[in-house]
Amino acid sequence: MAVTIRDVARATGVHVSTVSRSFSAPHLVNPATRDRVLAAADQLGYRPNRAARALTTGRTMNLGLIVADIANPFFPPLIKAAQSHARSHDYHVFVADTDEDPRAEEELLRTLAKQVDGVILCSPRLANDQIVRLAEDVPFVVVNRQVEGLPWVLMDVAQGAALALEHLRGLGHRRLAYVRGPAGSWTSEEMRAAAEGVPVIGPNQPTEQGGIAAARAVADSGATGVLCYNDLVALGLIEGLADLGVRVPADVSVVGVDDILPGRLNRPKLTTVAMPTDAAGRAAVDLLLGAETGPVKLPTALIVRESTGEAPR
Amino acid sequence: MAVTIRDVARATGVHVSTVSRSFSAPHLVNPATRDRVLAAADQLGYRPNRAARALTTGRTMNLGLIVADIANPFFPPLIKAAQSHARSHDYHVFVADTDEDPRAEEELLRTLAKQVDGVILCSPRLANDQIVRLAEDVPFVVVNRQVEGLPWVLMDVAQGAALALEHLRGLGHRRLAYVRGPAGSWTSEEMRAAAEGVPVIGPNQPTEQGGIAAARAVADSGATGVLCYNDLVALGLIEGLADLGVRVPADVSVVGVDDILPGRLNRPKLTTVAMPTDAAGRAAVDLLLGAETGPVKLPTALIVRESTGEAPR
DNA sequence: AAGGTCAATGCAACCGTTTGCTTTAAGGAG
DNA sequence: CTCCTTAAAGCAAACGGTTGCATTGACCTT
Repeated sequence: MAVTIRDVARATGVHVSTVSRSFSAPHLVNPATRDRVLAAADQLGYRPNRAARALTTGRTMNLGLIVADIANPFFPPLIKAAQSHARSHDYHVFVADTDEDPRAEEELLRTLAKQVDGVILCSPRLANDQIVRLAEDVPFVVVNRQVEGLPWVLMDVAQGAALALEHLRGLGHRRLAYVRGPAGSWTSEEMRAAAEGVPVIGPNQPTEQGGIAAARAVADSGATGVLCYNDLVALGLIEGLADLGVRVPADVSVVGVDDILPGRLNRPKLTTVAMPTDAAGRAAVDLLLGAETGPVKLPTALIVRESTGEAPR
Repeated sequence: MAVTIRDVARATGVHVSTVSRSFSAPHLVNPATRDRVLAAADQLGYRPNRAARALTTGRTMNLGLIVADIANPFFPPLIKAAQSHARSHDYHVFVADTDEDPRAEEELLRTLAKQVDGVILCSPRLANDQIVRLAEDVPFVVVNRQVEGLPWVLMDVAQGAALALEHLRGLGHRRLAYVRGPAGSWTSEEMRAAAEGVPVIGPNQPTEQGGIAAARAVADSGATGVLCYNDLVALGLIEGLADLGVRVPADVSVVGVDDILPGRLNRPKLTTVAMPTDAAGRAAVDLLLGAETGPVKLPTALIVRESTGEAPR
């Protein structure tokens, strides 16, 4: 049915191995011959069969990318960057979604392990030791978590948190608060550590609802400068504060994290810590492909918009 | 290195073919034998090698999913649904991004064609006849476009547009307008056809900028009920109208399409036509896997929020 | 008791490429 | 002119499964 290496060999009058080498080891074949082979291949529309190639070489030229939730707006830019970068190296990318379920994550890793040359695991929900164990089966890069013994790519949220707090202090805020994320979130712990001495409110769901629910506690705390676990929480919080008659940024300044919203969509536009998702996607691929080694820590950036302002006097 | 079917055969004391059949044709092997095989396989951690299987059967158990832009918030829910549904049938999904470039789309299709059992092509940028030609190489499902001779999945945006206009008319609006999308957009044409007799404004970029740019024309038109090509345009329009001193919904009611925004993020919350992206993703997979036949047209739903209200008197 | 059926399993070819080894022939050294 | 080296190409064995066909018994039938 499909055009194989044999068809090309027949058309050119050479042996299949010569055709094979014309593609995968060009220096081993006479330039003139190679040109004839390539011309015939092109003319017949030959495309090497990746499955067959994978069988002999053991390399599939595929990567796996596992995220907790594809629809979470934080991930698509990362997926896009990773996919595009991988493709430029002739790799295809399987994208899989665990639905935030650690068991699904594990099963997925097991299934994928033998079918790909490497896996990018984003914001894993699995415990560290489990990850390390699974990493025996296949090269691994972890994004958004530091795992001993594995290469990882980190977006430096601690530094981002520090930036945000500095920004708030610079605006004269003296009473700060950190509205944290869910229990067990590695990122939330990082931020908390960076916000040393700042009162913590929560744990909270990493959603708008979580932010709304935290509004009362924030208002009661008397804080005027608030850092939130992520943008969704920040938006919920602003919403909840509004319901309590607290204005943002006049009464309270709020900073989010992730920059998942196109700037103009919301009122007030959110001051937030932008994550280098594109760079992270590319770095993860580079790590898998061996173009880079060792862990990567990428800087975040504070984007000041309208949800932060001078502290009220 | 890896555990193969032969290892399992040796461990069980049967021939490889029996092991193979224990997995792919269980009814052909004695239940007792099969149990022993399965137990040994499980114990050894055997996972069938998909590349090898693909080589003999010609089925890769992979699907390709091609979208114009992964980061466009319209797509991730569809990707998620398709991926999840495919996985429940033991298929893996390559996700690829064309960056809105028809040439990239074509090359991608060519490359992917031989490596997958089917391709889902979302909102293609390629011309119809090109698509039909490429479809000779691999089963194909087109989402968001009607292509003669190919199975397609459509989200019935025409019906959604009708719903929206009906809603506006029901609120007493007599002067309507349709803020259309870019030239050449199939979807935009569908909506325009559904909005027969309604003045058209544009073409416009399918972005917030496009909406902002259209504000003046909308205000000048005297329309009080406006249907927009998508949510981004609607948001831009609201923004642009605000700058002109026109209030939404007090002076003008605005309806978007896509429902890409979590409900509460924006003010006013947008009335919009929600697209059945999940269903579309699943349907596309079903079509490829033969679980369903013929074209699928999925209903859309109007979600009334705060950007529409009674016509001003 | 002989012949037939059928379930269960074994056998071996095949899928499309890669790759270590062998063969061929041409060119250079002595 | 013979021998050696080497570039180029051919040969054939993998890779890990699947599957049509052959073999083997056990169980029926009559």
